[in-house]
Amino acid sequence: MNEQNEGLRLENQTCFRLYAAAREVMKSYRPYLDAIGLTYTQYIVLIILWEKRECSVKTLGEKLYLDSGTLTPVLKGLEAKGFVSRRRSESDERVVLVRITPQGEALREKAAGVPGKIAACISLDQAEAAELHRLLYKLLDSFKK
Amino acid sequence: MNEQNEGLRLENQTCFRLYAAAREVMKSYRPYLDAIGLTYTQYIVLIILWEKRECSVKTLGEKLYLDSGTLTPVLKGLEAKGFVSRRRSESDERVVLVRITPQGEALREKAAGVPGKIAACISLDQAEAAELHRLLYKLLDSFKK
DNA sequence: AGAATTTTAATTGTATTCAATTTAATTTAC
DNA sequence: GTAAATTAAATTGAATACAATTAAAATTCT
Repeated sequence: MNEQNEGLRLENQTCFRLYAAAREVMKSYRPYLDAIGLTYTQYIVLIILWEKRECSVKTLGEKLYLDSGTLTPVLKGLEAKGFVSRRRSESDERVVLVRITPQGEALREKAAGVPGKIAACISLDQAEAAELHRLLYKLLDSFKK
Repeated sequence: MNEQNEGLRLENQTCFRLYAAAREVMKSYRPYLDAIGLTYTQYIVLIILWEKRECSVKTLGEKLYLDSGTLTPVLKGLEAKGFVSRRRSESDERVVLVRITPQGEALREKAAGVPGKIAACISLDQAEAAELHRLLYKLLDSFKK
């Protein structure tokens, strides 16, 4: 098999492993997020809002690497459940500000145990997890803008 | 901020970086795959078939970490484009065998340059890429079965 | 000021992804 | 040998993702 075809083998494709690993990890979230009535996308939106309280759709998108095409329906879902409110900014009517509600704030405690449970599912030791964290940061950073 | 909340911060979540990095990398495939008329999912199915020529849906699913709910429509799409054929196994009628066609085989040459182009987009050096490859293998492996 | 450009969300359409169910075929147990 | 259990795909339904377009508001340029 020549070099060209060697690159086309699945075992050699880090991108494929990234894609597959990401989906497997997402799947492992489901039981814990189901228990608190959230999808993964809703969960990461709330992670931002638990810290920042209020945030524009644009800023959410930058932090989560998602666009309004994905976020708008997710935010509507969170609003329908009463976990966030949405309103136009007074100073710039183009901007929609998303704010955590008291009910959304209350979810924070229930979610606090999730990261630990996921970490327990993952087979990497501390040093490996830290290195993966660093490598993914470097990879992600290169895609910014 | 206490330890519980520290775990809930986005910057500390390797899972989020994995999820975001995987999507960014997938996006970088698009121009190259668009040029040969494939989606990423179709592309990875063909990667298997370029090597194995014929494969059951079940085996494809095990290799790609996908189930028939995802694969069936993708395989129908590839069949509609003439890149694969599908038939029931004679020895076990439950099994659907997917086979590469000559047109599908012909795509292999066009796809041969894709991995190199993606690698060029990625900001990791050789050693880092190898380490990421290894860590993702370990992570993925722990989800098998 | 007023036109052209840019920015921000929402909308639309396509393709995934996955859980849950269904159907048909095969294997296992009794 | 047949009923029960298992297996492999397909189907259905919900939730993402993302490109492309649209609409409204703000900014820039002259």
